[in-house]
Order: sequence, then C-alpha cells, then structure tokens
Amino acid sequence: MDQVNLKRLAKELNLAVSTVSRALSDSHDISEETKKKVLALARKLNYQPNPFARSLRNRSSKTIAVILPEIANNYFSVAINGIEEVAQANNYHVLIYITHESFQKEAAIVRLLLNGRVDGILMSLSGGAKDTDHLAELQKSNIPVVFFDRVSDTFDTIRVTTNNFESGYLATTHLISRNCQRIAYLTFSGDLSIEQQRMKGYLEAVQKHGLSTAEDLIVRCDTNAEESYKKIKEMLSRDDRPDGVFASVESLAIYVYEACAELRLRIPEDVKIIGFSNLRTASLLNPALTTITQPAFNMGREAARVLFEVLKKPHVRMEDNTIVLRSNLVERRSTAIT
Amino acid sequence: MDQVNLKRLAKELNLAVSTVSRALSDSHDISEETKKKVLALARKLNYQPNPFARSLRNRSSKTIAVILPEIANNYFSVAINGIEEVAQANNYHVLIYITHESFQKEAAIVRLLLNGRVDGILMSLSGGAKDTDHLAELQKSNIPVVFFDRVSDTFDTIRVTTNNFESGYLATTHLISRNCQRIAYLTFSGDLSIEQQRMKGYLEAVQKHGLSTAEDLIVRCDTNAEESYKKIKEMLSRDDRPDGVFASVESLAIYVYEACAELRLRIPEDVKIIGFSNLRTASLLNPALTTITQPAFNMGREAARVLFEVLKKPHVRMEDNTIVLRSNLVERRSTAIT
DNA sequence: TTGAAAGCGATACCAA
DNA sequence: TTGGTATCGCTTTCAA
Repeated sequence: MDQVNLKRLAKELNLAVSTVSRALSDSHDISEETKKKVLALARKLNYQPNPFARSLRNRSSKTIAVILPEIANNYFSVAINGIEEVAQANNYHVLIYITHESFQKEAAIVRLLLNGRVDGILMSLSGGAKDTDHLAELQKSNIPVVFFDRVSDTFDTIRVTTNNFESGYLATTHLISRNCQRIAYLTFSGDLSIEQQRMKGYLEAVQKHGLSTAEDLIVRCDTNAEESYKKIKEMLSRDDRPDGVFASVESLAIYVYEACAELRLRIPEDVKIIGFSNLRTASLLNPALTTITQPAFNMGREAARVLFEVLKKPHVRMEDNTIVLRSNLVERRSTAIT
Repeated sequence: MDQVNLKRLAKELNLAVSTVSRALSDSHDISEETKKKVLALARKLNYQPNPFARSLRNRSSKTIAVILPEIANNYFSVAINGIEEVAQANNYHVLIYITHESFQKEAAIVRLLLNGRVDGILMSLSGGAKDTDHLAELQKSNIPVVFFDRVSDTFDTIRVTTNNFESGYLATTHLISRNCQRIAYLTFSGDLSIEQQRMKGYLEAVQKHGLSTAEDLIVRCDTNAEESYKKIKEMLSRDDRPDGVFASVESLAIYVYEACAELRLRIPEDVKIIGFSNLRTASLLNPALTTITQPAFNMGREAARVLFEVLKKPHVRMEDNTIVLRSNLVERRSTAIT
C-alpha cells in the first residue's frame, strides 16, 4: 500500500509539493480554491504528516520526557495525570522512563535524551544518587529541565516542590501534641534534598520540645523492600521502641502497619503513625492513617505548565525558579489520643 | 554551538560521511584503524545520532505507545512497570497516553499514531466505547497492536487477558459459600468484553445456586465518581439491600467501603465484599478486603514481550493469539463468616 | 499565487 | 576499503 505523503497529494492534484505543504499549513499566499481542494483530498486519503520528517526539519520533537524513580505509587501516577493533561492540551507527546531508584539507569536515560529526542524534560530524582555528571551534561545541552518533588539543590533549574521542611516540622509536632515522647523517623537513603528538608523539620521539632534525637530513632531504608521491612520491624521490637513513627515516604508507612500487625502492636494505642502519603485508601486503613498529603496532580500540572512556558519562549530566564506548593496534614485515627 | 553530526565528524577526520556512518555501525568493510579513529572522535565529541533522521530513513521509530483508560490505579501503574522493563531491555522508548475513559480521546489518540510515530501499540480499551472505527483504522495501518486486560472481542489482534469468566464465577461462589443470599454486582458501563465475561461468571454462579438475579442487584456505574458513589449508597440503603457485594472494578470496592462507613453497615457482619483489585493496601483496610488480584506486572510484561516478538518478525502471524493469565482469589476478613 | 530546489541527518547503493 | 550520491518526507527560500 502506498504511503500518503505530500508527494502523493501533489501528484494527484497536479500541484507542487510546496504548494500542498503551504495549503495544509493554511498559508496566506495560497488561494482559497486550492486550499479547499488540498484539504479535501488530504482528508479523503487520511493524510498524516510524517512526524520524523517534521522533527528533522523543524528541530522540534513535540515530545517531552518524564523521568521517575517509580510509578506504582499513587503520588507519581497522579502527578503523571497532571502532566499528561497539560501535554495533551499542548499537542505534545509524553515519553515515560522509570529509573527504579537506580542512579545508573537515571544517567543512562538522561544520556538517551541529549540528542534532541525530546524538547524538554520533567524529572524527579532517584534516591541515593551521588554522582551528578549526567545532570551537568543535561544542563549544557540546552534542553530545558523542570524538577518536581525530588528536586536537585545543586543545579540551577526550575523546581516544583512542596514545603518539605514545614511539613516535617508539622508532622512531628502533631505527634508530640498527641503525647508521643520517642519519635522515630523513617527515610530512604537520606541523600535527596527533600529528605533532608523533611528531616530538618523533624529534628527541629524534636529538639525544640526537648525530646530524644538518638540516632537509633532514625531508620534509613535502602531501596531493598525486604531489608527495609526488617529494619523497621527490628526497631519496633526493641524494648525502647518508639511511641510515635513519622514515615517520610509512603511505602514505609505501609511497612510500619505490616510490622505492627506482625508484632501485635496496636495503632494508635502502642504506636502512633503519621506518614507522607497520597494513598487513595489512607482513610480506609485499619486504623485510618494520618497523612501529610502532597498535591500530586497540581505538582504535575504546574511542572508541565512551567516547562511549556519555557518551551514557548526559550530566551526568557525564569527569575523566581522554585515553585512551592503546600502539603496538607489530614488527621486520622492512627494518631488519635487513647 | 555546532551540532555534532556525521558531517562534522567526517570533516574533522577527512573522511566521507558514509565511511563514518559505516565505521560507527561496525560494518565489516571498514578497516580497524579508521573504526578506531572514528569511534575515538565520536566519543570525544559525545556524538549522538539524530533519532529523527534515523527514523525517517529506516521507517522505524524505536518507540511504542501505551494507551490506557487511567493511570492512578495500581493495576495500570504496575502493568506499565512490566511494559517499561521489556521496552528498556529492547532499547525502545515508551509513549504514554491516557484516555480518561473517554471514547473520543481514545479515537483521537489512535489517529495520532497512524502516521508511523510508533512501531507498535499496547492498549487497554476505555469503557463505554461503542464506535470502533478507530480500531478498524488501526488494523488497516499495519501497526501491530496488542490489547491487554481490557481487550476487544471484535478485532482480531493479539490479546493478553485473565480468566475473567472463571474469576467472576469464583468470586461469586466464594460469597455464596460465606452464606450470602442476595449478591450485588457492581460494574462500569458493562460494554467492555471483560466486564461481560466477569458478569457471566457472576450470573452463572448465582443461577446455579438458585439465588436472585434481580436487575436491581446489578449496579452499572458510569465514569462519574459522584454518581457512582450515590448509586452504590442508594442500593445499600434499601430495605432489601444485598448481604454480599461483588465489585468487578477496583475503585467500586472503595466506594462500597466508604458507603458502608457512612451508613454504619458493618463489614463483614452486615455486608460481605469481594473485589477485583490490585490495591497494595488491600490487606491493611478496615477490614482487610478479599480480592481477585490480577497479575498486573506479568500482564504488562507479557503484552510487551509479544509485541516485540511481532515487531521482530512482522511476517509471522500469531496463531494462538490470546494469552490468558490467571488471577488469584485472596481471602481476607471482608468475606469472613460471622 | 505557484513551482523548483536546497537542506535537515542518517543510511545504503553503486562505483572506484 | 572508501567516496559520492540518492533518498526518507517535510519546510522554506528564492524565482517565476
């Protein structure tokens, strides 16, 4: 079957390729009559311009990339929803890449994108990444990047984030106001800027109230699920186990629930729990989980919106380049006074 | 800054463009010496071939599309994980499109892809779609399509699905064995093949045991969340309310929990619930939800695997073109005998 | 208002 | 083993 391209249309209409091209792009110097003829045939043959020829010629891919540490997580999947909505509105395509929290994968993916495959990148960093060469390369490449949620402190690009320090502080004081005396803090590697912000908030609140900041109250979980679960369970089995747990990452709160079930610890009687979480089912858990909830959809939408703003006028440098949205504390039974 | 392309490399090395191209693709008829020289310079200048020039020339995009009804849902996000893993292993890129259960959007997206932007498509249909013109166009376009989960009965392509009829039957008999007499069935529009399969299983089980199949036990929810919730709540408020509910879609099970909480109905004492669900937190709900769980990751992986099989040898027609994986019933407290 | 032709960057065929 | 050139499909400049 013959491809339908400009040449084909031109031949059937006895016109030049350039005329057909201009007619389709509604150029001013084409007569109404030919425009109509061209459009009619194009529709009849279901003409679709070849995207690669276009991209090659125009140096624009009409595509953005989203690089994420994971996707089976309500925060990120809702954020993608926001991103996709904006992209569709701008007639852009969205490429997805998942790093699975692997720094090597992240670097490899970024390098895949340096050659113009995408016009811009939305990115949430993988945990535990020390080396940032790939980010430096990105910055040199003139491809605009917007970080969201897990942003980079060291690179001067646009960021969409939440008030992590305040949220960390707020979550901790919430536990304290519920009579918790030994408050544990659960985090991933702790390397990410947002983890550090949240932890600073935790530490400041704990110190301000004269509570223990013993190192053994801080559990750093690596990406290995089993390992993390074991560490958490171990902490909850100790004699001096905490009476309050602040999970700075969604999945860790779930581990706490599972560990408590196994250890027959009652929530909130024996341990109170608060977690950063966008779980749809937080209110249906047993007991309902008190959460710090991030505006996932809006963060995705904002990040995409700013990216397209830059794509439309690349010469403009964003002055105030960090957009901070607010997370909400939603109080539920897991931190109720008993 | 000058682009690094073949021309540039050729000039700096005093070679022809074609020679450089062949050297980089490790062609047999290029001397080791020049290969080395070319590779060295390419690495030094960080040469990245232009993907669009390549795609234009080779008529291959190294990209697949995934079209989904929604993404903020554990089933689909885990399925994407499986898809992305296979795609990365094959050095392919993954475009994501979300239809939000809108038939119009689905059709528009499919039409965007008819022009060669992708080499293949993985697709899960949107609900309530009657018109299938866009699928017909797809089939004519020679772009291989693999349906997964929400497959099409009418189009003869490759399908990856689960044993929906049996699962529907099994879920229903499970409720019956837990002494349920009036079993409600919750579904979306009911237009999708998988919905019909599941419902057939439900009906057969109910009839076999001589229980009521009254129409008012079947609740068809449209895509509107509020509307769906109201319908479910209304059913649970009636005097002849069901004592067992089978939610054939994940989100509907959540509505049942929420409605029961509002109506002060106890699960499982007053109503027992089973649901198709891939919720990470099913076991932590109050009470833990008995589920039919689909192998989401494997379904994504299988679908992608078959797609790449076809992409590698397009002339081969798949004989047995439906792959059926098995869902599991996981019994939990929401269907416990009381 | 329309046509001819150059060029985007990579590949592959034909010559040498 | 290497070079020259046509080609993929589209856009755009220059000429007519």
